[in-house]
Amino acid sequence: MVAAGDGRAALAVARRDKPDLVLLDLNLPGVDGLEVCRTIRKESGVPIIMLTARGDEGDKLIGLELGADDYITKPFSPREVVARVRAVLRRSRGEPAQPEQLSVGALLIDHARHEVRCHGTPVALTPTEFDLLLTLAQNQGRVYTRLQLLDKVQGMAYEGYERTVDAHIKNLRQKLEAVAGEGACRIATIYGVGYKFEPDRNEHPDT
Amino acid sequence: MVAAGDGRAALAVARRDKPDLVLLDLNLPGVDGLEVCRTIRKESGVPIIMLTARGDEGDKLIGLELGADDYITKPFSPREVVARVRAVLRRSRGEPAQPEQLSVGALLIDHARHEVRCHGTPVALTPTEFDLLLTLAQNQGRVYTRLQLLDKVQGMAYEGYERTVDAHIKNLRQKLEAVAGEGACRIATIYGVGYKFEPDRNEHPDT
DNA sequence: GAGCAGTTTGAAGGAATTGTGAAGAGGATA
DNA sequence: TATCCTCTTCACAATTCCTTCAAACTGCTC
Repeated sequence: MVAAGDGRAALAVARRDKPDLVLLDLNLPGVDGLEVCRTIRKESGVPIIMLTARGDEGDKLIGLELGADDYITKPFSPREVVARVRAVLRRSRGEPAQPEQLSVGALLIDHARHEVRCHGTPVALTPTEFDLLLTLAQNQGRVYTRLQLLDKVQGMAYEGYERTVDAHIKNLRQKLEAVAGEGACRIATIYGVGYKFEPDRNEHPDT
Repeated sequence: MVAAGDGRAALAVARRDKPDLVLLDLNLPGVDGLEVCRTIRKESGVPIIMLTARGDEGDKLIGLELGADDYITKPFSPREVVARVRAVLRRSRGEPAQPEQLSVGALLIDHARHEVRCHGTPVALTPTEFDLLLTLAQNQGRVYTRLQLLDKVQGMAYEGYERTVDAHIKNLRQKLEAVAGEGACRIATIYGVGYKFEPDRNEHPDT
């Protein structure tokens, strides 16, 4: 593990040490944090987690668009940082492009059968809902903006009402909770950003 | 896939492209077909299927002795060719041979007899309907798109009206329900995706 | 707590997909 | 050749799904 005090140093270190993951503070002095993010992403596929002061909503959005894998808002607990890092690393390492089956929590998403089960009970989903759930679940913990989700589900260059996603998310939550029980749906709303699939809450105490 | 107009060309192509399978017409101009067969077999273990005019029993014997893997007599239907090619490829890849009979629920699909029974009652199906049912039933629960089904049934990259499948599925359902009773047909529609054979309820969903 | 921005929700029209019956083309059979 | 059977295609009906909107609600900042 290495640390860099400003943007320029961070870039140099990233280039030299080829880290497994980059924890990027957006308030770095010197080069702008977003610029660092963009540059690193241009040069490698290393996972990036952004740290940002509360309220930099714009930065969050831009950061995610630039390819950051997750972001954490100050103030954050060390525990939370560790959990996020773990999740991102796990994601970046394994998992072939599209496993036949994806098992997350009580959910079992079977791509070949185009079927979703919760605790073994089948949940009837529409094509869009299925794709949405698959996208979110494949990258637990990762936040997707509405546009990203639209792209994933509708296929690129979609030009439509961004809020359409909301409607699908609503239906998805409704259907899942009808089977799994109230509050069992782990699709979380990230205010001002988008949606994400809540990872297992083994670690998530103080904030 | 490549084609060659005469024996000499066939040999050249076979050497260069290392095909997965050779369909060899014995009536090729130029080099004698049997000679081509012998030469190819000497040089590689690629599966060979021979096509021949009716009645050349002598050729048939010689061909098989020379190492041809199968033998098809003219006139033949595209369907038959596809089926034989599939069988030979499957064999050459070491996949298990297809079971003679497939029993799913009340259905008994007899591959050898090309016959389907429901609760013991024979169901008269057309070749296409039979292939469709077989394909779906062989992989219970798995969803097939219309294109996949067309490929499986018609062979090759079929370019036609995708919804032809719908018509066959309709007829298939009709015939099966006429025997098994209303709602007994387990061919399910997956909206926006395709069709699948509904697995038994008491079976485990995993595969 | 007020004000603002973002989100949830229910309803409804429109779009897309599938079911169905019928007609024609082509091939096999007698 | 006449007839039968099968496959394909088409048009329209039936069904399901998607998008959009407005109103109610929630979270965030000051």
